[in-house]
Amino acid sequence: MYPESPAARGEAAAVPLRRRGEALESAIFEATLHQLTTVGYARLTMEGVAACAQTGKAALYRRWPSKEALVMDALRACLPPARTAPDTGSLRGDLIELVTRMRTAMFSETGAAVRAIMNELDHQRAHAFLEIVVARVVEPTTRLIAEVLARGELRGEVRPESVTPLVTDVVPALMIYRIKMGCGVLGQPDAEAIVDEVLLPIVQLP
Amino acid sequence: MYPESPAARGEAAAVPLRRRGEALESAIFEATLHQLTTVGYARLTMEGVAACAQTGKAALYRRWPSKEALVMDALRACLPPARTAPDTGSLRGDLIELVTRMRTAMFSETGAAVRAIMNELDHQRAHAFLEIVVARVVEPTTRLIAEVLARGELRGEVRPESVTPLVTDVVPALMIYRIKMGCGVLGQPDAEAIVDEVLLPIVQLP
DNA sequence: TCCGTAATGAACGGTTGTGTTCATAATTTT
DNA sequence: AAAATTATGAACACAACCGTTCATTACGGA
Repeated sequence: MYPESPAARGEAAAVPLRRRGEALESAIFEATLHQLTTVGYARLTMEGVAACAQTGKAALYRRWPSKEALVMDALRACLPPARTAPDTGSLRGDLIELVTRMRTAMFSETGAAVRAIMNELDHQRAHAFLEIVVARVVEPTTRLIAEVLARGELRGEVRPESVTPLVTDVVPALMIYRIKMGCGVLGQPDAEAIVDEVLLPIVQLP
Repeated sequence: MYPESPAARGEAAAVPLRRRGEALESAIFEATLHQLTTVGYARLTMEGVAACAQTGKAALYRRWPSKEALVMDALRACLPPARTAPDTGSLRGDLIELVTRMRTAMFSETGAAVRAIMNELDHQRAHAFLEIVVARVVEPTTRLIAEVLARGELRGEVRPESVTPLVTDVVPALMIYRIKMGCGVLGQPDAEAIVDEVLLPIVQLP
């Protein structure tokens, strides 16, 4: 059915026909993120997730009482842990490394699912996700940017009063906007352009 | 029913009980924008728009074959015409006036509906709206910003190589992001902060 | 091997929404 | 005034989905 048959894999050991426990939950979480990305939270259905995970609705309802609970657990399980700020020796180097990482994260499957959720935060039905998005995505991002800028300040490269909440929002905002406007991967500015055209002019000492 | 009765308005002239033609279409467009804002495009239904406009589905289907066609016509009808760039005599003044206007537009009913559509451009079902959003919202905005910056350049206030497509995207991107993150009206940066903290440092000559 | 547990696929009653049709009534045009 | 047009509200068959239940089967552990 879903795992390959023993014959197909050429293995002597018996391979289970059914997933159970954590293996099934992983598949369900993966299907959940995929559905978030393709149809959004508004149109995500338990039936759709079950079909995508190649299981039955009953297996979902045994674990989660609602679509919201399922999506919340899927996000919790798949969001990456906090990262440390890069330290390349120069402000520009740090910023380019950081923006490159942000870019990679945004184009990952988890990143795409998070963007889908963020698109719906304006609506009542997705409001419950604001907290997790802020705590696990927005604030860690802001913190990393602020950390890099603080180190740059110690090196005498950053204008102290330039680091405001507005400024630390600029890069994620810009990247999300460009993705949304349909620029695609090829149309995305590279990390160097973002740093050199936007961020450095704002923060660096003349 | 929906228009007030003659007695309620104290008028001698007979007031129609039913809206027809353009009056009905205006009501339907208004209901459409309202539904976009409250439930989003994904969950907008013909039935919901009809109920909100206090009319019947048949009146909608007589005019529009689908939800997409209705929403497209509603946007076309309600998007404001192009504006001219402000000219206050200084770069900073122009930018503040422009950002103030953008802010007003974003918090208008039409603006909220456009933001709702923009949130869904990542998804296949709303992809048809990319063109109108770019042509009637994004490009006019970008053009105004570029115009103000060009005038600033003539005045010797703007660093010529600073005006890039990335830079002209910064302000709308930032405003949309802040709204989405639930800052609400009170948490929005005022136009002066956006101009002084973000845009001017990028573009102005030292 | 046996037993308890969990997965599977199907079915169910109920709700919501689609696109259509229709009888009636309101309104405009002739 | 009569005819034509359009709005209104209701109803319809169908599809999709919800949340639940169930019989059967697979699987892990004792």
